[in-house]
Amino acid sequence: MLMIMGFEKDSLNLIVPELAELLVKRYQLLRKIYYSAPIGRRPLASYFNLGEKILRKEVDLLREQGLLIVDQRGISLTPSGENLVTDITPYLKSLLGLTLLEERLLRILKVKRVLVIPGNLENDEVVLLEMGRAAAKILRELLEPDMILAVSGGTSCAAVADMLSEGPAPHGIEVVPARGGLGEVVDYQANNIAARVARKLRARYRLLHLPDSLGEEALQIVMKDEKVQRILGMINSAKVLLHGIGIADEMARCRNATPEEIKRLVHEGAVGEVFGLFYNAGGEIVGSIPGLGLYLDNLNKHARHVIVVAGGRKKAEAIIAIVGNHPRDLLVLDEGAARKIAEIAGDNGGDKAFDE
Amino acid sequence: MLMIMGFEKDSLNLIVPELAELLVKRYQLLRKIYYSAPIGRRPLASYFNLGEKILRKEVDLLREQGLLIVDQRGISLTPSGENLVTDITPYLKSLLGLTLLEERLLRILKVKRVLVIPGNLENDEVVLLEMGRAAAKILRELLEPDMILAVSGGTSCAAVADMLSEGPAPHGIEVVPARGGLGEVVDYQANNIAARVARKLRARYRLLHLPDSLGEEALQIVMKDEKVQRILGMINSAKVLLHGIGIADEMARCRNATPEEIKRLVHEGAVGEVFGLFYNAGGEIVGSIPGLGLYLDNLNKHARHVIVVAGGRKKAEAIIAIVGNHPRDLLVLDEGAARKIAEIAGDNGGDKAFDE
DNA sequence: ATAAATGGGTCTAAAAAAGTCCCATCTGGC
DNA sequence: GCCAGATGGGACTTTTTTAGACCCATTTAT
Repeated sequence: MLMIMGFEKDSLNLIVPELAELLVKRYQLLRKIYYSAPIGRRPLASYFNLGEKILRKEVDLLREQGLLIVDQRGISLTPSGENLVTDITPYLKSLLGLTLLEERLLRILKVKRVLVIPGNLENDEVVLLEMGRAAAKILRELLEPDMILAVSGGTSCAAVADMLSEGPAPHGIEVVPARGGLGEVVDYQANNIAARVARKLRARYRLLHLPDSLGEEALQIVMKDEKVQRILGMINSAKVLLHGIGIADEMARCRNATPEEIKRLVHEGAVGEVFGLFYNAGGEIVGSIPGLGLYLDNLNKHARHVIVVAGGRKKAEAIIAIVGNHPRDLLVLDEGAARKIAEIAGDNGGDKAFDE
Repeated sequence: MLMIMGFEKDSLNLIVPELAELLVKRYQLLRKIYYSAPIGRRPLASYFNLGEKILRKEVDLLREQGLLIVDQRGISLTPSGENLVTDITPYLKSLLGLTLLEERLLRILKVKRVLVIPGNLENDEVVLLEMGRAAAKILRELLEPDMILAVSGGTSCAAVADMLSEGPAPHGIEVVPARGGLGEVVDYQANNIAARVARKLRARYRLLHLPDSLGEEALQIVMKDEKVQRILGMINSAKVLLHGIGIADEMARCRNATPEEIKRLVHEGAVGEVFGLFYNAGGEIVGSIPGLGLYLDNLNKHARHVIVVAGGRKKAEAIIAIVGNHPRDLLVLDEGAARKIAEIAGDNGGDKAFDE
């Protein structure tokens, strides 16, 4: 049974304006439970900053609908609840105007495909997992035998690694980190993520040990090492690239850059960072992690598929700078970043936001 | 923008179960205002048996949505409100399962096309007008030059006449009453309806003066009259038939049938009546208005289009008896009758009912 | 001109919602 | 096999929302 949807989105919102709010609230709830089941009533309430009773009412309603079960261990989704949370997603996206937003971003940015995940990563950490799941699913579909897959660090790529389904991939795939060890939490380092992705894919992986703390000369020496050279070569010939996007000043501060280096980056208008390279709003490289130089500059030329995962309103400028000026194949972002990008581009849809 | 609807109907109902109730309530409200504008707050409240405040809340909400305007004369629909009430109808029908119900009735009955109007005629008189409007619209599309259109009496056909749009129809059309004057209110007599339909179509019409109160012999004499004979001939050669359906015992009691005649009809199992002919559940003619005999028996053979309009749960059996055994081209009924028919046929969808 | 109907405002009563606690029970770690 | 901690369910109170019943100034149709 097929029906034209477009007009009903608006019509339904007109005649039942509370629909969007109700739908979004319960969708968020189901989605959170999906990722955290079994979870107690109180942790759930505090997660959404809701009163205990108000959440209980929702849970009772959804339980009566057969969407979730609640037992002594906590609240979990029933099978039909799990089906629903995926089934309803395209409708929700249409209702919230995210489908239109995706089309808008296709025009604004230089990207072949866009996926906007409902919600705001800054308010709802489940959104990050959803982004990871979406990117991971597409990543798997891209894999072919003997491909080299280069991954960057950061929370976004970590989420992709976490949500990647376990199971064998085509033969001969190798996963490499696109950068050496950074001064971050180990879970978000490129090395670690490469290893996790490889484990999920049952593929090989290489590690690149280039701590940022190394001095310029030491770095030059290490980079002449045969092993390091081979991995650098692999990175540059990677067929699939998966990377997040950093906010320039955050990254510069996080990595031990000198104060004058930071000052210079600011002066040059750096807004975004990828693989240790800093970009200004025009998409030009205006700096890099000390010592590494621009050895990654020609990554895009060899890569066949470039996947970007990034979320949060504050990353909008960085996304525009990078994805707006350099062609990418897939961009997975959250609603927060997507709306902000559309706002900046002066092309916002005026739709109501999903998040509070 | 196209989307698959089927599953969303159920999915939306699952995750936002209050949607159906809200939608139906406001749809009913808009529909009533559409037909009664401008109408005051108090008459509206009493029409729906609602408290004054509770209705005011709904009206305020719909006003804020820009669907209706309220001024000193009362409440009316805005243009977008009028558009909405028609735009949302197919969605509402799908949500309530009426689209499925229509398909089910196609299988149960011998009819080419079915239209189920949301609501129950017995609780909401606006439903009758909606039925009339739907039938009238299709009737107009069927008209061709020099056609003879025969109409029956009753409230349903009267509604069709009322809702028929005013404007010229193809040339040479003639409207005739399918039966003589009955002992009913003048507005519901076939003669009167034929005249009103003709006026709307700017077509010619003939009247047939055969009061039921006439005795058997007098009737026989009148029927030999040349004029009467010609009209009877026209009726029998009508290309388009529009008729309602009567409930057997109501009709028998209403028309002055003798007690023994009523007894005989009951004994024969008469359940439905059309054009003065009584049908049992098997669709066989078991009686007729005295004197007229079966002169209309072969109506169907000449008619090219037969339209039936009938509503109300209590007419379900009659509809089954007649439309279930004699081929019709179009059946316009209300949700009440449609659901009852499906129940009787043991094939009910189990959907929630539109009406309270 | 006038009488009836209109929407809007207000006061009050009732009901529903939400916050806050407690408790029996079960789970999971050890 | 035990114990600490978390689980959902229930009960009570406070708050908020809702709904009912008026009255009133204005306007409209007669």
